[in-house]
Amino acid sequence: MRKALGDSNKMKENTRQRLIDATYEEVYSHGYQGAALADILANAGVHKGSMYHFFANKKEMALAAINEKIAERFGTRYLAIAKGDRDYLANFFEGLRDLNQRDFRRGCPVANIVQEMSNIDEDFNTAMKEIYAKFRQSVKIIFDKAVSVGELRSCDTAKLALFTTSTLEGAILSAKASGNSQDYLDCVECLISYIESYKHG
Amino acid sequence: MRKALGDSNKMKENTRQRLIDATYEEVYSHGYQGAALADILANAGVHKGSMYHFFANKKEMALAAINEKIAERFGTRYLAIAKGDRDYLANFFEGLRDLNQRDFRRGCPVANIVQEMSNIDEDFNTAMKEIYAKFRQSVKIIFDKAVSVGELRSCDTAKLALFTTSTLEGAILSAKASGNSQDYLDCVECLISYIESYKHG
DNA sequence: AAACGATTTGACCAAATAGTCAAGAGGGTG
DNA sequence: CACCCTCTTGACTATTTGGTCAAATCGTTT
Repeated sequence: MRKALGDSNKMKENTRQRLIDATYEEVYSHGYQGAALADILANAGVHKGSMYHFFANKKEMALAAINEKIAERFGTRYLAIAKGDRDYLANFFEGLRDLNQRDFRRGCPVANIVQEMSNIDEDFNTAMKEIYAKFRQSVKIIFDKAVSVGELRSCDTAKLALFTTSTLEGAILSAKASGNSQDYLDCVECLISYIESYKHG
Repeated sequence: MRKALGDSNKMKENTRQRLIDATYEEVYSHGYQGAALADILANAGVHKGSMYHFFANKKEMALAAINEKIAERFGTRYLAIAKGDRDYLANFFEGLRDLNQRDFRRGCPVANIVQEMSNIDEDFNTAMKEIYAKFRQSVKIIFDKAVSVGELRSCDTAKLALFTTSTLEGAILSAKASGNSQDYLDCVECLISYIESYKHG
């Protein structure tokens, strides 16, 4: 029966998805090395043997979680702006200023894993390099669009995107270090005024 | 005998210092959670019981290492510039551009620990908050001096220092993520041009 | 030289860790 | 109904982890 098959697949996907979600949360909160498999399983409500049916080991599961959850996140957040047909900069700035999109206690999921794992494990290094490059690329696309509609003057948007993403990551870090989200906002305003210096031309 | 007493203290300090050094290196390379006590002891050439004579536990030793080694580092690097009597900005920029002062593979020791530990452990959170605040403060002092000798126009140096340190941390992160130190240099040039926009006035 | 405190040694321990596995449940298909 | 494949269960293991401790060592003081 089609319906029964569908349910079966849904259950399977459900278990796998619960593992992915719980792994992402645990890694985001405690880092990869600090993530306890037992806690992930408890939070997902999945038994150990079941987990090893879906993933070869902790590392593979974590990499899957990172790729799927972060790709999902960035896919919606930044690409949506580039999909529009104007107000690229304004929409981008609005997103930067929106504190609801940020969790300063835990910081940026990407930055956390880059800092912890890039120099420790080659597979993590590769994965994070890709994700971070995609982040920069999607910001560059926003700037390119902004140039194309005259919101920015023609400039090296790749470098501008690099500077923007770097500063953004630094701003989140500062707020995490100080425990003060105002630090993030102050940085963002400086960043925006820098970007706006490319407006007229 | 004075001499013998001196030697004894030196030996004691030697053991403790070797532990501090090895702990700092291990934590810098693998993070706190990834730092294996056994490796630290092996690298320091110190036995376990001996270590527990000097430190209550792994955490206390790591906190001591972080405080002593990073305080030492920042004490020399940034305070030295403020101690001079001119060319504050030029000296600061020169330091930023000097790649020899950076290890992009491992990133910034401060940022690494903030990212890993600030939301996990209250003692680490407190320690890193202090260190990061000192970092910002020492950069602010450089800018204040620059204002006082007319290298910068009068402005909110606290915010400028916040933006500068944040962007710097973000630049180091970007280079760590991409494995390309040029990314750091590009960010630094953007940052410098931003700071220089406060020159005339 | 005896006594003392500070340091070192290395064996030992309990807890936690990731990972294994054999047995079974459950639904889909012949 | 019996077979099969996917998925689940939970006990088990091997290893590593941070931490303990009693005995020995060493220099200093009396």
